[in-house]
Amino acid sequence: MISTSGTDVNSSSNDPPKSLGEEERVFFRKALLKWYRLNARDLPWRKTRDPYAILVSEMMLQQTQVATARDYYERFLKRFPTVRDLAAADETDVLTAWAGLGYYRRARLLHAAAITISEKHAGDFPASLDLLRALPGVGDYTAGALASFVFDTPAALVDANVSRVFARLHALCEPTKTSSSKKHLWKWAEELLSRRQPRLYNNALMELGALVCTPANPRCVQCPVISVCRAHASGLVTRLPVLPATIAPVPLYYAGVALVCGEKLFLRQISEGGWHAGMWEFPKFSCETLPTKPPRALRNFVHSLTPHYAFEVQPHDFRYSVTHHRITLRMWIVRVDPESTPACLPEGEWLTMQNLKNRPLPSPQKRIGKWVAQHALMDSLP
DNA sequence: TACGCGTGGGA
DNA sequence: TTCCCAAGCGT
Repeated sequence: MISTSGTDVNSSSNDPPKSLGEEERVFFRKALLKWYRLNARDLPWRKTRDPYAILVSEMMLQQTQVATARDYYERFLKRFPTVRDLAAADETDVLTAWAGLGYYRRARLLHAAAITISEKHAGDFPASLDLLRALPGVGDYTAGALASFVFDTPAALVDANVSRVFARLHALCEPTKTSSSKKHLWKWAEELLSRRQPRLYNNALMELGALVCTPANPRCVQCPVISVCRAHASGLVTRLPVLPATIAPVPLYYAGVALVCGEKLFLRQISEGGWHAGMWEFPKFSCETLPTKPPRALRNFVHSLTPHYAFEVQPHDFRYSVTHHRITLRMWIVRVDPESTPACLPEGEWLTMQNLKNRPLPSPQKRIGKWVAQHALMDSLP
């Protein structure tokens, strides 16, 4: 089911969007940089020129908001202070440090990039745009960000902020994700880039998108470049950028079980190929609809571990999303008799809450862990 | 090329 | 409550 968001911006003239003139460009750079000097946020990755720290921040910030990434950034660098520390780390430890941030492939790619830098570049950060672009997890945006933020070389970049600012600035009346739009956006990014201060300029451009030229309720009154904004001139600001059709969410249901044996909980590692591959979870089973009682597969699973157990009557629901899937996971607590020495399936382990901290758990599973600790491990909490 | 991949904050 | 969408990348 496809639904379109927003009404069409009727560009009856199919003229391609035009670049700013030279005078406008000069003004744009100057006004933007002046605004940034007065309004820049104090962000931890802006205080350093350590290439490795900036790489970590850029990987974390891919599709992730500043407020979310901030704490992870500090913790990650404490855990893996240098590129060699990260290169030498176990993937499980890297994933554990990343757990909760989402898009876990990024963690593996960052790990791979650290190994590449350590082994192929002898620990020295590659300085050319091409070599940066060749690092695992580094695409066009991140290569431009690293080149300009680390080395202050005049490399253009386009991210969601820049796309939005430029779509409005140039009154781009087609979705920013089309290949035609991307071409325009990168061309504009090259044309407008400050060759003198690429680092400051790129930061400023993204900051404008984050603080002023926001997706909803843009603060045009505060905008330093409103005088050259074509969307503002044509009253199109709230209708740009044009968003692509959105995919309707698909509901999914699972029944899960928190097996409690003394102070230990049964968790299993998620198999490769699907969501959260390689991370850990409480066993769960796919259902057609939201189950009102523990489904057979779940009961059989519990019984395969031990015949000495008892279901707690009241389940608890956890809701979360993975891309366009809306998931409801109904969790039952099952107490296992500690005297019965339950089995341990090859893909799972009985873990204490302390053990659990050293395993990578996706966010919903962390929430479940807290819930179980509160409801079923009261006696064993410190 | 279009799609899949997580999560949390704000409206 | 629900929806939107964010410092994208790899395949």
